[in-house]
Amino acid sequence: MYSLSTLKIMKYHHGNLKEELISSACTMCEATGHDHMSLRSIAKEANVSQTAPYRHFKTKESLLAEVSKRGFEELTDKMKLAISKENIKSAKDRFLEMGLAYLEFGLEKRKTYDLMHSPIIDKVEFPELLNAAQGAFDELVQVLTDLFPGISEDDLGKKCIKFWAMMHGLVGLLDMKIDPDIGSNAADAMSIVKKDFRSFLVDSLEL
Amino acid sequence: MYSLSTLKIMKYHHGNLKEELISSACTMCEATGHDHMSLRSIAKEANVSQTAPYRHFKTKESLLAEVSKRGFEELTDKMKLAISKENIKSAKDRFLEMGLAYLEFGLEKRKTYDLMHSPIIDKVEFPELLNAAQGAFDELVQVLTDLFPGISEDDLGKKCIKFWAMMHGLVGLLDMKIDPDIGSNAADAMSIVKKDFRSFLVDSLEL
DNA sequence: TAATAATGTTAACAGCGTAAACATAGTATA
DNA sequence: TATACTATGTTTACGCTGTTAACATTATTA
Repeated sequence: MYSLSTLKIMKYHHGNLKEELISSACTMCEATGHDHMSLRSIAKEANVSQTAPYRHFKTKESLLAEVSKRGFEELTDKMKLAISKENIKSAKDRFLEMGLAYLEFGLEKRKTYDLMHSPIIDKVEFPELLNAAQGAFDELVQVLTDLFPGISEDDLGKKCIKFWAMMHGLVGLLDMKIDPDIGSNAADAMSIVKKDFRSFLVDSLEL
Repeated sequence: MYSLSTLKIMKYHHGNLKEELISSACTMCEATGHDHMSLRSIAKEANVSQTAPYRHFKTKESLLAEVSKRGFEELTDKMKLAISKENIKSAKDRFLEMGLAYLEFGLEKRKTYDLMHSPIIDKVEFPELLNAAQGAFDELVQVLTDLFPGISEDDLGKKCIKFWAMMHGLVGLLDMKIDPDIGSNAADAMSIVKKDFRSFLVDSLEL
């Protein structure tokens, strides 16, 4: 029996739906934020029925996990790229560039960054996502290892956490969008950091 | 005209609905997480119709903003309490106790903490919430001011941001629930911090 | 006491995630 | 090459959600 769909240009089988869903989701996530995007709208974007995504993703969460994973991969790439520039030679420079790259990613892809750190996705349920997240962290470990040769395992661990936490916290705080005109302590402090993040980072090195 | 409700024990006018909705919301938020709680279920908890909350809150977001605000108030109280204990005398001790108090709050009331930092609530839209958040930040500013007398405004600002960001980031990272058995760099580093947060903080003081 | 404001209820809407039943197309096997 | 099987799509349906509009009841104020 011939259905109307025979006449459509669209093929019944999309061919590349999974990939298109993911990349649509990535785009939409950064455009609207993960809490304002529905599975149905993602499906619509791909000109496909509302339930088609369920052939490729068990739940909406698992699609978002994929988006999050790609975010971590992009972050890792960005960090790697930053420390591989020609003019970057010393371990200290690599550290600085990496910090800047992290902050840049966090602020430029803020909504994706939010998803990546959102508690709505349980990373334990998505090993590949967890892996991607740790991949980014490992970049920091490498740079700090070079920066502090001969440091003990424990001390290295502490330094890593400290910097990672600071970076992560910084992205969050910088996006609080506190109006500098308010003139509060928090806003004042924030504008100082924004003005010269590089010197801020240099100072932190003494920690 | 008499309705069935005349026979009910429940009064037509609740009398204290706004407050009850808020405290129910606070409880539910910490129990299930803000993304798993509906306005309707909060209303049900108060034995009130699904739309009754709209007499007191313009949107669901504004109720959540109130929950968030109370979270910041509780955090501020906890920090204040921590530095006012009898045996705490030096500025350094106050700093340490405050850091611990912050971390404790973040880990004990994790789900509320998440809401407090969730991007779904635009703090600019809720001045009282913004105010409460800054109140907590100001506590840190005070302690660091005492700890570094004579420090320049700029340097004080940097230190504040640095510590606040580190604390905030730490709570987030500590909750990543990375299985220490994985033995990755991230998990290793995390378990070190967990083991002895106090010494971790002391080290940070040199920053 | 009558008008008005505050605070409840009921009914209805569109949008959501998801499951079940069904349709179509591609692939492997006989 | 015919046929079974699997992958991938659609349609329909369910209960839940936030929110609005219209209406009911109670409290307050003139």
